[in-house]
Amino acid sequence: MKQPRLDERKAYILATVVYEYVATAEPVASQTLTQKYNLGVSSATVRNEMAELEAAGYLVQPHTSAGRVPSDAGYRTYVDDLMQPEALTTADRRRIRDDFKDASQELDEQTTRLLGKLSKSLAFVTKPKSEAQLFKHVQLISIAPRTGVAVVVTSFGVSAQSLFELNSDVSAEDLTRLSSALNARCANRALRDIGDAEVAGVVAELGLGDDVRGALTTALQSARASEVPEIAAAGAQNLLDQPEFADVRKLRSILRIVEEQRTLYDIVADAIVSDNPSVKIGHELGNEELADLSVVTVPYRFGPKAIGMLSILGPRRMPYARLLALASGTAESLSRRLADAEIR
Amino acid sequence: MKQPRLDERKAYILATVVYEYVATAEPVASQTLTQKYNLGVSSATVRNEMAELEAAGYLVQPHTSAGRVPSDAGYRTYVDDLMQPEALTTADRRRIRDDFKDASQELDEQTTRLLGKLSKSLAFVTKPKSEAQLFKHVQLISIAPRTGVAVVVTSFGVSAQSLFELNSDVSAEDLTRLSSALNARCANRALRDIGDAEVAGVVAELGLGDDVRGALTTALQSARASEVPEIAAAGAQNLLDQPEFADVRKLRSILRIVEEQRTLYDIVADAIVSDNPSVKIGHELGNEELADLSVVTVPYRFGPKAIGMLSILGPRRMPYARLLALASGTAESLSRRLADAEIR
DNA sequence: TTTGGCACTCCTGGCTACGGAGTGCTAATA
DNA sequence: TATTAGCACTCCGTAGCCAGGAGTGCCAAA
Repeated sequence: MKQPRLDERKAYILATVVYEYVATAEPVASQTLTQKYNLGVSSATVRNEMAELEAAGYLVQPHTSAGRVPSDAGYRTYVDDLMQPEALTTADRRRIRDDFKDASQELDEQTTRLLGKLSKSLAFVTKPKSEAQLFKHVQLISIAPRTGVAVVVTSFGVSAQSLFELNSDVSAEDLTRLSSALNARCANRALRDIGDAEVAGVVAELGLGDDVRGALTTALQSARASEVPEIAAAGAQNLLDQPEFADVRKLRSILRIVEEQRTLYDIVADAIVSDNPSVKIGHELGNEELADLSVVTVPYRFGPKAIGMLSILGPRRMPYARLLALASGTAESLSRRLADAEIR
Repeated sequence: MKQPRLDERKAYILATVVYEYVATAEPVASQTLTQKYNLGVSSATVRNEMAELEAAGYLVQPHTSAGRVPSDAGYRTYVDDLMQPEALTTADRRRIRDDFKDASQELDEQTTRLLGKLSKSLAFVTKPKSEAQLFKHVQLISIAPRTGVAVVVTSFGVSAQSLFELNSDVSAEDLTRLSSALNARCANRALRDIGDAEVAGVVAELGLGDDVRGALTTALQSARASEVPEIAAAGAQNLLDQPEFADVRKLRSILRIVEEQRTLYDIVADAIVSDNPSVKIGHELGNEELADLSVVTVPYRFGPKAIGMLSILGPRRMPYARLLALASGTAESLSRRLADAEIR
């Protein structure tokens, strides 16, 4: 902190500059402030104040004879100290409710699309972390001689299925007995805790072959999601409406990063640990290519535990309060929905 | 056809203009042609020929003192009559083979990403049409009292699973008997032919309740894909490298259309019917917003039947022969892969 | 039918001029 | 000491202009 605290007028001016710049995308002039917001002082006074805010690092001037624009630090204090939290509009609330009403297999993707539309920005959602899943049931289904399908059910629902082929004939009854034995032993344990040892034990107990064990192991492995969860994204075209993307090159780096996923995950990773809404502004994203963007991230839960994130990526000049409200509201609905659908 | 047939020299000039323009993105001048390709005539002669080609509708001039650019008709005759079919490069061939080596649940999405990368354009792939799927197996799995999961297996593999809850207790044995009965009656029939009547018959036979019937019906319904198959897309950011997208607005309409899916499907719909590779150029796409784009589409098969499409969308100025080779090669690998994975 | 030559058109980039927007500073004022 | 009116100054954006260049169309000759 360069300055322990902003006096009230400076704080108001900073907040107003952010507000106005978010609305217009034009550098904010001292006169604009005195005209549109009743400061009770002249534009000259505002100019002095703005010069001090710039010296303190909260504002920057694109060029000598231009108005002021918030810096990363300016946005940061706006978000932390100055802005009024917003509530969801009733229209948005209804929109979210309606969207969650019609169920779907791919809840995460549907949520991403919804958030993209509501925010008019690029939305992305991490799929549920596997650690939170409880193993519920496995079923080996014989489809044809020496061919079968393994289905794994977790507390989130069916989380994996895989085809397998065997080198020897195994009766449908044996497959059923194997399923039952594993279910009896492992039901309701954390999915991540069920390793090859459990499988091997059960298979050996029933005197079945290695190929059966392999099939089962593969099925459980694909049920445990990869360490970097998949990320669904939607709404990239919304960014094109923003003047900051008049230059195509900006967009290219973003699309590349979205396709890569890894960088996106790094951005939200610490928010999922802290289990709190997070706002990252410009350089805070730790990536030069994303330096004039911001990301709002809100966790969603399964029971008490945060298991994934809803994020909105847009120009740094974004309506933070509104987007936080949107993401929070959507995350809440998603969490409730997951809880309702839980397999107990 | 304005002209029954182009004489050899005109054809060569047209082909060269297309080739050169695809390579450079600059209008092609008469002198460029005489210098880079040995026509054996002077630039003045070429100018005369080009003027005639323009009068016949094969070329257009962006402005008076500029070189020539192919028109839709120019590209069309190039694609139909003039261009040399290309074979896959060994590098591309290896790339495709390697990519199909490591299996994946979402074969269609992986294929889309591969094609996007190879073509450096936007690739999209329609998911397999449901009509071609044969019903193989259904399994009702009891997970908890009054709760279960229904899994439907078709010749493509597991194609749907759905959670169900019952109002009355039904024993696990009854669920198994029900599964077996339906399997016995319907195995290897076309999925689309298995309607509510079959389900109702089997349920009644075993004396089970309406809620069981409902669960089963729902599961089968979600196995039958919707009439407009889902379309996976990848590689939009590749388009940004093309000079025709220096203007951001172009890109916006494309991204919107990709998100909508419906328009994309209309574009490939007739190709899937004719079961042949198809090239649509500019206005042939039937959409003003796409007028300076082209789409190359190739069907992929399951057995003898075309069940879906691989498409590449890019600027009209695209390397048609190369993209056709890429799409065909990828489609072939995908078809082979589907055949190998078939459940018989 | 082909071709060299040449005038003509249009695009492009660089240069200058100019009006407008907004600031910083100074000096006067409360 | 804080505020403010006034004014000079800086920089941007746009328009206009000019020169250079690219490429054509056409004519007349081979």
